[in-house]
Amino acid sequence: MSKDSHTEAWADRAEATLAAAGHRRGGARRALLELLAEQRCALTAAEIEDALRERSPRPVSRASVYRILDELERAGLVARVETGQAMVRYERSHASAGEHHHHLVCDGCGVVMPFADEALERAIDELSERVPLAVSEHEIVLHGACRACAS
Amino acid sequence: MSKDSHTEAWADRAEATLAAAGHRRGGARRALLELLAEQRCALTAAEIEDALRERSPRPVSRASVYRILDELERAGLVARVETGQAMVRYERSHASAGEHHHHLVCDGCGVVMPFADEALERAIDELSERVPLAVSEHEIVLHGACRACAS
DNA sequence: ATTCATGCAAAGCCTTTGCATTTGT
DNA sequence: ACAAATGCAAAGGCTTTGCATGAAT
Repeated sequence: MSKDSHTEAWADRAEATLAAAGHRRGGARRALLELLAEQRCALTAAEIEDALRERSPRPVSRASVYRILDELERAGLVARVETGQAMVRYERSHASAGEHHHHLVCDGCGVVMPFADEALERAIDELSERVPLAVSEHEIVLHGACRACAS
Repeated sequence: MSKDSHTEAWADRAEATLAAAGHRRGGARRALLELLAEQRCALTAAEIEDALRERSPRPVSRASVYRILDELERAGLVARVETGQAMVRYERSHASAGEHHHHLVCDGCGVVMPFADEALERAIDELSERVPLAVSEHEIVLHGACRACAS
């Protein structure tokens, strides 16, 4: 299965989920879904707006970017990622994308990279049992210097 | 050692650190340091401003709250905590407080609680070696429902 | 006496909302 | 036709900055 069909599959499923929830299909949302489908890591609202302006014949307004992201987030299709940078980031939710990862943030240049670690997930699962909270989500961010910034 | 002397010790050390860096001692910063010294978990800027208004004969202005927090953060005495809520939170940095913890956030009522787990820290330390980033910090947030909100 | 710390008010920036228009069903 | 989706512009809310005043060394 090619990368394109795999990512488009996510966009299709997301749109279908929303349609089932009584939403109509719109061009702005479709463009945003396809953009998110291609990403391997989280984007800010501004990055999304810029990317859509470059690729789309008719760009998506800022208000729609935020409204659509909010809608997708409430539907559990998109997750908000807090990296400690100025702006919030957004990416396909782990549940909807069938993938689970966390984030590395370079405090020098601001680049954000995904990573996954099974031992870490095990530790999270185990401690989740012993904590005074019915845990539903977890977010882990590692800060430091990327290779380019460290040298 | 009583809790008061322990927490005041942190405020004293923090002030001394800043003095050594060429800063003068001011009433607003002293009040903010003493407030942070007493906390067992992170506060928002608004919570800090309110707390200082209640206790202090002369409250601390909002601008000073933000300026002082920024100054303390750059000095490594205070750490910013992102809980996925509307506002950023601040607390004594782990390095300066000689303590290390992470956060549980109830998505129902917004309460924030600290927790610590050794196995989790081990997992973080180990994976930090294998990741394309010279890791200096990490932040972990567990979301879910607290006991009151779950029932 | 200097120079930093602080307060007040205004400005900034990201995000959200109101309203009119376009588009999907 | 009706209601949702979208664009534009204005409003909101948290945070930062400019400038004048007060305090520390």
